Amino acid sequence: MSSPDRVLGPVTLPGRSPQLPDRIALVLRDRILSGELRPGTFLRMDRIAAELGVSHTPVREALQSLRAEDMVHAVPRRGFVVAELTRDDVADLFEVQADLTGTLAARAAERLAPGDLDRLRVLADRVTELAGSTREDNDPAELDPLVSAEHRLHAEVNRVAASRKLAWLVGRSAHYLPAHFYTGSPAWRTGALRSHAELLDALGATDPDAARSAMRRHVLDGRDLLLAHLDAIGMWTDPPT
Amino acid sequence: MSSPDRVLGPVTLPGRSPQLPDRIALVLRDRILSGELRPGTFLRMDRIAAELGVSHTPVREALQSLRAEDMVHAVPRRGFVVAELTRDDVADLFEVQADLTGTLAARAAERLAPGDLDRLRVLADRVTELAGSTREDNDPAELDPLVSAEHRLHAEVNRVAASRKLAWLVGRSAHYLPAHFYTGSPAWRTGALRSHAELLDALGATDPDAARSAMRRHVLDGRDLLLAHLDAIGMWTDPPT
DNA sequence: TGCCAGCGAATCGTATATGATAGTGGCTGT
DNA sequence: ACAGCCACTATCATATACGATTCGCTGGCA
Repeated sequence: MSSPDRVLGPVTLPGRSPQLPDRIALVLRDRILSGELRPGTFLRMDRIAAELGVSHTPVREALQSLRAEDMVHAVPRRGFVVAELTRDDVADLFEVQADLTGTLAARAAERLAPGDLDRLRVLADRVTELAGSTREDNDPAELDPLVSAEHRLHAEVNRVAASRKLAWLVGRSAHYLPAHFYTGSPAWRTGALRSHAELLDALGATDPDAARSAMRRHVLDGRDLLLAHLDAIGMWTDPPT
Repeated sequence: MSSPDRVLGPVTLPGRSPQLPDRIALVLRDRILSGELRPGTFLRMDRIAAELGVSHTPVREALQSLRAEDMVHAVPRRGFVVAELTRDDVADLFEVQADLTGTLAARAAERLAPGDLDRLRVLADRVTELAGSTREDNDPAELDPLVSAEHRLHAEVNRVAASRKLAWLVGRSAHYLPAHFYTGSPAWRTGALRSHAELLDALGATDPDAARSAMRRHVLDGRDLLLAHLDAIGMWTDPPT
């Protein structure tokens, strides 16, 4: 029995909600963005299915999702290959994301209704609180609340902005960030709290321009951190063979 | 035997290349964007599969693709619903697309290598030629060459721009145009030929700013036409019941 | 020695089968 | 008569099965 590749002890899939394909996609995204799966690597459905302890049907769907995100390419009758990803690509994605997110913030400032600001404050406070309980551990299960608090804050801004498709486009490019990367970084935390404060001030003052630039900076700070990280782990160096 | 719904004579799926799910997605996209399938409508996999004469597996994958494009939403154990789409949404998508495409054109101008311009001229001439052979018929099979010529021209610009992810983002929002809409419109044809000429001039002169604005205008012209069309067919009026 | 043909293994793409879950209508008891 | 419960149906989600295609290898021939 040729033991296929590695530890294939059933990898616990994150989350227990439905949508098995989504959870598989999450795993694969992380592996690609962590550099574990290099561009050009073929992703074999059978192996992934065996490793995760599922059938290949949901794996195929997960790969289709990743294809829609341009993280893998489909070669008809051959399977799926991890797509090229250059440093410039990442920079571009964040540039666009900064623009879009900035626009959303500006619109939120224009459309702010009574009560919206209170809701945003509550969410921002929650982020502050979780970020303050400084643990240096990297246990994803522990950091998850911070991730989702940050996510909820941005989601609320988007809701107020009432621009569904822009929010969707942001979401697309946002998949290119490893989920737990930011929250583990102390530098990100302090910067984020400052950006959030600026954003709320701008929204409170109904100042679209200020809201836009606060958001832009927030995203671009994240870009810088991520690029530095990817540089450090040698993401762009072609593996020897 | 309850005859399911309608004419279910096997709808001929466009194209005969592999990737059955893609072809199904194409059909569904057209139906959504043509207003045939209204927001809120539940898409039943079995019906679609039966109508198209395929099993429900590829249908499900097509629906997942549409979900990744935010054209439908997945309701966990309930299926897929056609997503809301407002006039502002469409306008936003084109605004973003204009920016992105403009940036791509500008970069193409900066990176233009010897020979690139010739290739672009050939492709543009091909578009002109096909657009000139004015037929007013709406037979999709006949218009296809013009669609794909236009597509190849833009693809070449993107290739020269060498910005993979930007091109990908453009592609995402571009799925929101009914494929055969433009080429059937005489107004679009004349405008497009003018825009193409301007673009090539700008590229030839290595003038990024001119290239950007030519492209922007090209896209925004398309937006205006599409919005006028969607207004005309009553896309935004909620159906009586 | 190098190249082409044919065979076999591996892998994808689609179809079919099975299990799980939510919605619906009828029945019963009060 | 009405409310609550139960069974039934429709539908999705995942697993399994099957056919089709591609790639790599081996063996023969120039």
